[in-house]
Amino acid sequence: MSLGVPESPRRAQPREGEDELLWEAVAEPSRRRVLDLLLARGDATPTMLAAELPFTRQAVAKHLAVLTRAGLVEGHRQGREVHYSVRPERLNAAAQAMADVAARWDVRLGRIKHLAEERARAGQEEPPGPR
Amino acid sequence: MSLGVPESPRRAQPREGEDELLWEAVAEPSRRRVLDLLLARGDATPTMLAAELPFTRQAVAKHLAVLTRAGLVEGHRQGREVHYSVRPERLNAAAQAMADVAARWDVRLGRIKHLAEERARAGQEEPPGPR
DNA sequence: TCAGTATGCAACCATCGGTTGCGTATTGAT
DNA sequence: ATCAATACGCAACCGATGGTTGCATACTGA
Repeated sequence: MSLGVPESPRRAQPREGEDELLWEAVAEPSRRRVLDLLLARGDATPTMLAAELPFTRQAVAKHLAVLTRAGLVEGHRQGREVHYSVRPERLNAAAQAMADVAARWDVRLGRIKHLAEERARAGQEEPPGPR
Repeated sequence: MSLGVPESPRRAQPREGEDELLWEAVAEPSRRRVLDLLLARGDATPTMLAAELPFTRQAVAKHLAVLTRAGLVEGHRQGREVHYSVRPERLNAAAQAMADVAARWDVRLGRIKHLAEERARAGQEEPPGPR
Protein backbone atom coordinates (compact mmCIF):
# COMPACT_ATOMS: atom_id res chain seq x y z
CA MET A 1 0.00 0.00 0.00
CA SER A 2 2.87 2.32 -0.78
CA LEU A 3 3.90 4.92 1.83
CA GLY A 4 7.61 4.58 0.96
CA VAL A 5 10.20 7.32 0.92
CA PRO A 6 8.66 10.71 -0.10
CA GLU A 7 10.31 10.30 -3.51
CA SER A 8 12.96 13.00 -3.44
CA PRO A 9 11.80 16.45 -2.31
CA ARG A 10 14.29 18.35 -4.48
CA ARG A 11 12.69 21.04 -6.56
CA ALA A 12 13.78 21.95 -10.06
CA GLN A 13 15.80 25.15 -10.04
CA PRO A 14 15.78 27.68 -12.91
CA ARG A 15 19.51 27.50 -13.65
CA GLU A 16 19.86 29.74 -16.69
CA GLY A 17 23.45 29.56 -17.86
CA GLU A 18 24.72 32.28 -20.19
CA ASP A 19 24.39 30.47 -23.48
CA GLU A 20 21.52 28.35 -22.25
CA LEU A 21 19.72 31.58 -22.95
CA LEU A 22 21.06 31.58 -26.45
CA TRP A 23 19.91 28.05 -27.01
CA GLU A 24 16.42 28.44 -25.72
CA ALA A 25 16.04 31.56 -27.82
CA VAL A 26 16.96 29.81 -31.02
CA ALA A 27 15.43 26.42 -30.24
CA GLU A 28 11.88 27.72 -30.53
CA PRO A 29 10.59 27.20 -34.10
CA SER A 30 8.53 30.36 -34.37
CA ARG A 31 11.41 32.37 -33.05
CA ARG A 32 13.61 30.85 -35.69
CA ARG A 33 11.14 31.95 -38.32
CA VAL A 34 11.14 35.50 -37.01
CA LEU A 35 14.89 35.52 -36.87
CA ASP A 36 15.11 34.06 -40.34
CA LEU A 37 12.76 36.58 -41.88
CA LEU A 38 14.52 39.41 -40.12
CA LEU A 39 17.81 38.12 -41.43
CA ALA A 40 16.39 38.06 -44.95
CA ARG A 41 14.98 41.58 -44.72
CA GLY A 42 18.10 42.85 -43.01
CA ASP A 43 16.06 45.41 -41.13
CA ALA A 44 12.41 45.42 -40.20
CA THR A 45 9.79 46.55 -37.72
CA PRO A 46 7.58 44.17 -35.73
CA THR A 47 4.58 45.10 -37.85
CA MET A 48 6.39 44.39 -41.08
CA LEU A 49 7.50 41.00 -39.82
CA ALA A 50 4.06 40.14 -38.49
CA ALA A 51 2.64 40.96 -41.91
CA GLU A 52 4.51 37.98 -43.38
CA LEU A 53 4.16 35.58 -40.48
CA PRO A 54 1.29 33.41 -39.31
CA PHE A 55 0.92 35.15 -35.96
CA THR A 56 0.15 38.55 -34.55
CA ARG A 57 2.38 41.55 -34.11
CA GLN A 58 2.22 41.00 -30.37
CA ALA A 59 3.60 37.52 -30.67
CA VAL A 60 6.36 38.80 -32.92
CA ALA A 61 7.08 41.55 -30.42
CA LYS A 62 7.45 39.01 -27.62
CA HIS A 63 9.79 36.92 -29.71
CA LEU A 64 11.85 39.96 -30.54
CA ALA A 65 12.01 40.68 -26.84
CA VAL A 66 13.38 37.22 -26.12
CA LEU A 67 15.82 37.46 -28.99
CA THR A 68 16.95 40.84 -27.73
CA ARG A 69 17.49 39.47 -24.24
CA ALA A 70 19.60 36.75 -25.80
CA GLY A 71 21.54 39.41 -27.65
CA LEU A 72 20.71 37.94 -31.03
CA VAL A 73 18.95 41.03 -32.23
CA GLU A 74 18.77 44.72 -31.51
CA GLY A 75 16.22 47.39 -32.19
CA HIS A 76 16.56 51.14 -32.59
CA ARG A 77 13.63 53.48 -32.27
CA GLN A 78 13.08 55.71 -35.22
CA GLY A 79 10.17 58.01 -34.74
CA ARG A 80 7.08 55.98 -34.17
CA GLU A 81 8.56 52.70 -35.35
CA VAL A 82 11.30 50.43 -34.02
CA HIS A 83 13.73 48.92 -36.48
CA TYR A 84 15.25 45.59 -35.60
CA SER A 85 18.30 43.94 -37.08
CA VAL A 86 20.29 40.78 -36.46
CA ARG A 87 23.65 40.78 -34.75
CA PRO A 88 25.66 38.40 -36.92
CA GLU A 89 28.37 37.48 -34.42
CA ARG A 90 25.78 36.44 -31.87
CA LEU A 91 23.74 34.54 -34.40
CA ASN A 92 26.92 32.83 -35.39
CA ALA A 93 27.47 31.87 -31.77
CA ALA A 94 23.96 30.44 -31.64
CA ALA A 95 24.51 28.37 -34.76
CA GLN A 96 27.74 27.19 -33.23
CA ALA A 97 25.91 26.18 -30.08
CA MET A 98 23.47 24.08 -32.06
CA ALA A 99 26.22 22.52 -34.08
CA ASP A 100 28.04 21.70 -30.85
CA VAL A 101 25.10 19.92 -29.34
CA ALA A 102 24.58 17.97 -32.53
CA ALA A 103 28.25 17.07 -32.68
CA ARG A 104 28.24 15.94 -29.07
CA TRP A 105 25.40 13.54 -29.80
CA ASP A 106 27.36 12.22 -32.70
CA VAL A 107 30.38 11.52 -30.54
CA ARG A 108 28.41 9.77 -27.82
CA LEU A 109 26.57 7.74 -30.37
CA GLY A 110 29.81 6.77 -32.02
CA ARG A 111 31.21 5.70 -28.69
CA ILE A 112 28.37 3.43 -27.77
CA LYS A 113 28.24 2.05 -31.27
CA HIS A 114 31.92 1.21 -30.93
CA LEU A 115 31.31 -0.42 -27.57
CA ALA A 116 28.45 -2.44 -28.97
CA GLU A 117 30.59 -3.79 -31.76
CA GLU A 118 33.38 -4.67 -29.41
CA ARG A 119 30.99 -6.41 -27.09
CA ALA A 120 29.52 -8.30 -30.00
CA ARG A 121 32.91 -9.50 -31.11
CA ALA A 122 33.86 -10.49 -27.58
CA GLY A 123 30.55 -12.30 -27.22
CA GLN A 124 31.43 -14.54 -30.13
CA GLU A 125 34.70 -15.61 -28.54
CA GLU A 126 33.72 -16.11 -24.93
CA PRO A 127 30.46 -16.18 -22.89
CA PRO A 128 29.22 -12.84 -21.37
CA GLY A 129 31.75 -11.50 -18.87
CA PRO A 130 30.93 -10.05 -15.43
CA ARG A 131 28.11 -7.46 -15.43
CA MET B 1 -7.70 56.85 -30.15
CA SER B 2 -6.83 53.82 -32.18
CA LEU B 3 -9.72 51.71 -33.54
CA GLY B 4 -7.77 50.71 -36.66
CA VAL B 5 -7.99 47.42 -38.50
CA PRO B 6 -8.53 44.45 -36.10
CA GLU B 7 -4.87 43.52 -36.59
CA SER B 8 -5.09 40.26 -38.53
CA PRO B 9 -7.54 37.67 -37.19
CA ARG B 10 -5.50 34.68 -38.37
CA ARG B 11 -4.93 32.10 -35.70
CA ALA B 12 -1.78 30.05 -35.28
CA GLN B 13 -2.29 26.47 -36.42
CA PRO B 14 -0.61 23.47 -34.73
CA ARG B 15 1.17 22.10 -37.84
CA GLU B 16 3.14 19.12 -36.48
CA GLY B 17 5.25 17.66 -39.27
CA GLU B 18 6.84 14.23 -38.87
CA ASP B 19 10.30 15.24 -37.77
CA GLU B 20 9.03 18.42 -36.17
CA LEU B 21 8.18 15.90 -33.49
CA LEU B 22 11.77 14.76 -33.42
CA TRP B 23 13.02 18.28 -33.06
CA GLU B 24 10.71 19.34 -30.29
CA ALA B 25 11.60 16.17 -28.42
CA VAL B 26 15.29 16.87 -28.52
CA ALA B 27 15.12 20.66 -28.25
CA GLU B 28 14.00 20.55 -24.64
CA PRO B 29 17.05 20.78 -22.33
CA SER B 30 15.78 18.49 -19.59
CA ARG B 31 14.83 15.94 -22.15
CA ARG B 32 18.31 16.12 -23.57
CA ARG B 33 19.70 15.41 -20.12
CA VAL B 34 17.48 12.38 -19.71
CA LEU B 35 18.39 11.15 -23.13
CA ASP B 36 22.04 11.75 -22.45
CA LEU B 37 22.05 9.92 -19.18
CA LEU B 38 20.13 7.06 -20.67
CA LEU B 39 22.62 6.90 -23.48
CA ALA B 40 25.46 6.75 -20.99
CA ARG B 41 23.82 4.02 -18.92
CA GLY B 42 22.78 2.14 -22.00
CA ASP B 43 19.74 0.80 -20.21
CA ALA B 44 17.87 2.19 -17.25
CA THR B 45 14.53 2.49 -15.50
CA PRO B 46 12.79 5.81 -14.80
CA THR B 47 13.62 5.54 -11.12
CA MET B 48 17.28 4.98 -11.77
CA LEU B 49 17.41 7.97 -14.06
CA ALA B 50 15.49 10.17 -11.66
CA ALA B 51 17.99 9.25 -8.95
CA GLU B 52 20.70 11.09 -10.86
CA LEU B 53 18.65 13.97 -12.18
CA PRO B 54 17.40 17.17 -10.56
CA PHE B 55 13.73 16.32 -10.98
CA THR B 56 11.23 13.72 -9.95
CA ARG B 57 10.60 10.29 -11.34
CA GLN B 58 7.28 11.54 -12.68
CA ALA B 59 8.96 14.23 -14.71
CA VAL B 60 11.42 11.71 -16.06
CA ALA B 61 8.55 9.41 -16.91
CA LYS B 62 6.81 12.16 -18.88
CA HIS B 63 9.99 12.91 -20.76
CA LEU B 64 10.46 9.27 -21.57
CA ALA B 65 6.90 9.25 -22.86
CA VAL B 66 7.65 12.15 -25.21
CA LEU B 67 10.89 10.56 -26.31
CA THR B 68 9.06 7.31 -26.95
CA ARG B 69 6.42 9.08 -29.01
CA ALA B 70 9.24 10.58 -31.04
CA GLY B 71 10.69 7.13 -31.46
CA LEU B 72 13.98 8.10 -29.88
CA VAL B 73 13.68 5.61 -27.09
CA GLU B 74 11.90 2.40 -26.27
CA GLY B 75 11.04 0.62 -23.05
CA HIS B 76 10.40 -3.02 -22.29
CA ARG B 77 8.62 -4.14 -19.19
CA GLN B 78 10.54 -6.57 -17.09
CA GLY B 79 8.60 -7.67 -14.07
CA ARG B 80 7.81 -4.66 -11.99
CA GLU B 81 10.23 -2.34 -13.72
CA VAL B 82 10.43 -0.88 -17.21
CA HIS B 83 13.81 -0.76 -18.89
CA TYR B 84 14.40 1.98 -21.42
CA SER B 85 17.09 2.19 -24.05
CA VAL B 86 18.00 4.58 -26.85
CA ARG B 87 17.36 3.80 -30.49
CA PRO B 88 20.62 4.87 -32.13
CA GLU B 89 19.35 5.32 -35.69
CA ARG B 90 16.62 7.65 -34.54
CA LEU B 91 18.92 9.58 -32.26
CA ASN B 92 21.25 9.88 -35.16
CA ALA B 93 18.43 11.34 -37.22
CA ALA B 94 17.76 13.87 -34.48
CA ALA B 95 21.40 14.91 -34.35
CA GLN B 96 21.30 15.23 -38.11
CA ALA B 97 18.26 17.47 -37.87
CA MET B 98 20.04 19.77 -35.43
CA ALA B 99 23.15 19.84 -37.53
CA ASP B 100 21.02 20.73 -40.53
CA VAL B 101 19.39 23.67 -38.85
CA ALA B 102 22.73 24.91 -37.64
CA ALA B 103 24.22 24.54 -41.09
CA ARG B 104 21.36 26.44 -42.64
CA TRP B 105 22.01 29.38 -40.34
CA ASP B 106 25.60 29.26 -41.34
CA VAL B 107 24.73 29.50 -45.00
CA ARG B 108 22.34 32.38 -44.55
CA LEU B 109 24.81 34.20 -42.39
CA GLY B 110 27.51 33.65 -44.94
CA ARG B 111 25.26 35.03 -47.65
CA ILE B 112 24.45 38.24 -45.88
CA LYS B 113 28.03 38.67 -44.83
CA HIS B 114 29.03 38.35 -48.45
CA LEU B 115 26.42 40.89 -49.47
CA ALA B 116 27.58 43.31 -46.82
CA GLU B 117 31.16 43.12 -48.02
CA GLU B 118 30.13 43.65 -51.59
CA ARG B 119 28.03 46.60 -50.65
CA ALA B 120 30.91 48.03 -48.68
CA ARG B 121 33.29 47.72 -51.59
CA ALA B 122 30.77 49.28 -53.96
CA GLY B 123 30.23 52.10 -51.50
CA GLN B 124 33.90 53.04 -51.66
CA GLU B 125 33.83 53.39 -55.42
CA GLU B 126 30.63 55.30 -55.98
CA PRO B 127 28.09 57.19 -53.84
CA PRO B 128 25.10 55.21 -52.50
CA GLY B 129 22.98 53.97 -55.39
CA PRO B 130 19.17 54.06 -55.54
CA ARG B 131 17.64 52.75 -52.32
C1' DT C 1 1.62 -13.14 3.89
C1' DC C 2 3.12 -8.66 3.89
C1' DA C 3 6.50 -4.83 3.84
C1' DG C 4 8.96 -2.73 0.27
C1' DT C 5 9.74 -0.99 -4.23
C1' DA C 6 8.55 0.43 -9.33
C1' DT C 7 5.02 2.25 -11.93
C1' DG C 8 0.77 4.60 -13.15
C1' DC C 9 -2.84 8.11 -12.77
C1' DA C 10 -4.87 12.58 -11.61
C1' DA C 11 -4.95 17.12 -9.91
C1' DC C 12 -2.57 21.11 -9.47
C1' DC C 13 0.89 25.16 -10.37
C1' DA C 14 3.96 28.20 -13.16
C1' DT C 15 5.67 29.40 -17.50
C1' DC C 16 5.22 30.27 -22.23
C1' DG C 17 3.48 30.90 -26.98
C1' DG C 18 -0.31 33.03 -28.64
C1' DT C 19 -4.47 35.99 -28.70
C1' DT C 20 -7.64 40.11 -27.80
C1' DG C 21 -8.57 44.70 -26.11
C1' DC C 22 -7.24 49.06 -25.14
C1' DG C 23 -4.13 53.11 -24.35
C1' DT C 24 -0.46 56.29 -25.99
C1' DA C 25 2.70 58.56 -29.20
C1' DT C 26 4.09 59.94 -33.81
C1' DT C 27 2.73 61.11 -38.61
C1' DG C 28 0.82 63.50 -42.20
C1' DA C 29 -2.69 65.39 -44.68
C1' DT C 30 -6.34 68.71 -44.58
C1' DA D 1 -3.54 73.44 -35.77
C1' DT D 2 -6.34 69.40 -35.88
C1' DC D 3 -7.37 64.85 -36.25
C1' DA D 4 -7.60 60.26 -38.38
C1' DA D 5 -4.36 56.77 -39.19
C1' DT D 6 -0.56 54.14 -37.85
C1' DA D 7 3.15 51.87 -34.70
C1' DC D 8 3.94 50.46 -30.59
C1' DG D 9 3.31 49.04 -25.39
C1' DC D 10 0.67 46.98 -21.62
C1' DA D 11 -2.44 43.76 -19.34
C1' DA D 12 -5.57 40.03 -19.10
C1' DC D 13 -6.67 35.82 -20.68
C1' DC D 14 -6.24 30.85 -22.90
C1' DG D 15 -4.18 26.23 -23.88
C1' DA D 16 -0.10 23.29 -23.86
C1' DT D 17 3.61 21.76 -21.25
C1' DG D 18 7.41 21.01 -17.64
C1' DG D 19 7.20 20.12 -13.07
C1' DT D 20 5.29 18.83 -8.57
C1' DT D 21 2.42 16.17 -4.95
C1' DG D 22 -0.67 12.48 -3.47
C1' DC D 23 -2.42 8.23 -3.89
C1' DA D 24 -3.43 3.57 -6.01
C1' DT D 25 -1.84 -0.58 -8.07
C1' DA D 26 1.36 -4.39 -9.18
C1' DC D 27 5.51 -7.09 -8.64
C1' DT D 28 9.27 -8.97 -5.37
C1' DG D 29 11.23 -11.40 -1.74
C1' DA D 30 12.02 -12.82 2.94
